[in-house]
Amino acid sequence: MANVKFPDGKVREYPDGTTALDVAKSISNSLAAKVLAAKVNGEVWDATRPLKGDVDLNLLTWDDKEGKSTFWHSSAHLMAEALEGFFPGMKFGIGPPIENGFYYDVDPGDKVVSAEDFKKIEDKILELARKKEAYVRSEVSKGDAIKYFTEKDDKYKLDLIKDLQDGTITFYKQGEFTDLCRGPHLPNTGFIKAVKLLNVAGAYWRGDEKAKQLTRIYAITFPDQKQLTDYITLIEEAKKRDHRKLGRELELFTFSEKVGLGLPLWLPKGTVLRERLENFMRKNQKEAGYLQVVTPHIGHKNLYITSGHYEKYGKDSFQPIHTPQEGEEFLLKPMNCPHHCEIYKSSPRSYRDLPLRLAEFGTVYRYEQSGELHGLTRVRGFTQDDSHIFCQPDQVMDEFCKVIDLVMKVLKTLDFKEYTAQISLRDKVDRSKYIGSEENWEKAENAIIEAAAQKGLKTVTEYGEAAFYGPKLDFMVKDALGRTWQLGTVQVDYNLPERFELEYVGADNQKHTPVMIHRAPFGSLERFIGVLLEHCAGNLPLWLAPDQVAILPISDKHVEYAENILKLLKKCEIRALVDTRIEKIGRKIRDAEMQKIPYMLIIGDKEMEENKVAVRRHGEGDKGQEGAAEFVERINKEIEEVLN
RNA sequence: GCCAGCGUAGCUCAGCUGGCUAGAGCGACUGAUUUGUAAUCAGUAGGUCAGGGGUUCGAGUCCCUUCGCUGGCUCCA
Repeated sequence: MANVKFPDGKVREYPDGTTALDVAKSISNSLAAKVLAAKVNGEVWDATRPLKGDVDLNLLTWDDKEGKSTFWHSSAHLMAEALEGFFPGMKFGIGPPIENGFYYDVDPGDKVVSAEDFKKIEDKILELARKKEAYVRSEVSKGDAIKYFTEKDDKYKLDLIKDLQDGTITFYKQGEFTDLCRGPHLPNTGFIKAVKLLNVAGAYWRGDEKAKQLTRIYAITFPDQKQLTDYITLIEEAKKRDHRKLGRELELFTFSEKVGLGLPLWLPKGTVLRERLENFMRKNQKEAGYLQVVTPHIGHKNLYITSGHYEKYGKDSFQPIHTPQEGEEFLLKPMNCPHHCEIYKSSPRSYRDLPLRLAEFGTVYRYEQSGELHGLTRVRGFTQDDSHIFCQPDQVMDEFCKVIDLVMKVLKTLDFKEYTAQISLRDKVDRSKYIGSEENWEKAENAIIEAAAQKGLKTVTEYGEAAFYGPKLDFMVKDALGRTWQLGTVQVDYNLPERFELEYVGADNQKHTPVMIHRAPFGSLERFIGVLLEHCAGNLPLWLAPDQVAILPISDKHVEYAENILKLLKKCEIRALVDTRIEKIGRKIRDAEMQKIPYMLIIGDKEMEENKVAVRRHGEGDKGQEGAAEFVERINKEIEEVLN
């Protein structure tokens, strides 16, 4: 007999050899029908695998993250089986579950898998699913595993087996398809009721650019058709809030082939939006003791040799600009820090001057591979809300924490509730990518870890994500389609101050090297605006909207009064416009709604007589009449409440 | 950069397996309409079908190539 302990603490006895599925059945058949896998002593198992001894058992269903991944992992095997039917001799790489669905990397030989094949593959998957074939687990020796895949001539699986230890290798077989797999899997294929292949993409085997490129097929499955329909609707909704689409519709920015790829052109309305964000940051930085500076867009090659950028990225960046007479070389600046270091050096510094916080909305240019460019979120020219804080070593923690506060204020003000703070450290193995001493790196890494802990941030740690000169704390936010982007960033740097031979005179009258903190709460204005647009679906908050108020006179005779209201609003620094077209009011309202203008003021006879405005709020509708002065006061208050 | 797909008017899209002079809606422009909470009516202009080359009696449609866009991969100061 075996004691099974449930998550609620209850313990029940079962005979030896009982499976998780048996346990579920003993509770209720409806539960058993939903069980996809089980967590046994903290490890995810097949629900059909016999339990051994006393265990902690947690039955996993679609509502559990592990339940879903098991579901999708099993779906990947089923898709592989379907694919093999259509593409005999196809070789298989890996087929893992991901956040939304799963993929399988395959090598179709000289054939091509394209979206045209999706329908038949989907149909085949469902056909196979209906057979309710069991996923059968078997433990195999390394020798047998190699033998099987040698016969099948699948070099990718053999490559995987090579790194596995004998005695730990398992196969799973469903229907006619056997795969090397750790598991776990669904009891049978019948759970898979709906499937959609999403797209095909190239993917290098084992993520190595030099290795062969395989075909990655993305797909998603569900336990019922409705969930799939809902998912597709969700994707379509997400596409509507794509910032590239919104940028065009709201006339914020554009791109031109002639200007060059990845180089956004900001239209008047988009520029207003940028200015609002910049002013917001300026105000907060001024209060926090930052000093604004301006530096040029290019810098001498020697500057970047000193900083280390040239050696590290010289070949992979925009190539140098040569002066016609002197033969000097200048580079478009990829970062502002070298320039700021030179500002620091422009005058001798005392410990009394520190921390020195130099801030600049600095436009930088980075060469990105053409395939990487994406709307505003990945561009070749962008403006950072950059700053470099030069401080004494014992000021690092305090300064770092203040910066975290500023980043959090930005996220809070713009209503970003879901973000991740990522501690980006060096690669654990490959240290060749980084400059500076082991000692400095350790100091910097520890400073970040400690500051994040002190601020109570929820963090994830990623190795290999550090900048080449120092570790980072990156604030990651998702776009409409679930892609993660880095927005704000804070970095501790002991290296550049040494390279630039920065120093200050301490209280001890000795020379010391300052520590540098790089930080950009927005990250870049471009990416921030891109993600912000998707976050709010283009419904910008009142304080950021390029046009805050549209004044809509009902007919010609109301225009003069409307113009007076406009004057009043402009005097109060409210961004407003009058729609003087001879159109029905319904049309004017519709156009203003489509432009997502936060407030509309409808002006007709009634308003003129009573010296009022009829207020309509975007997305909400008619709010009734109000005096113009009261309206101004109210919306100014609305703005202040957000910004303070 | 790599793999796959896409590229028709300012925008969104029709144009079947090659066959008259390439269409529609929105937008723009002109005129009429003076209007009460999400589209007034009519007319006009607007296209080297991304660029180049080829196959064919004939190419928006088929092939090659360059550019751009999309989705991934790799990269990312």
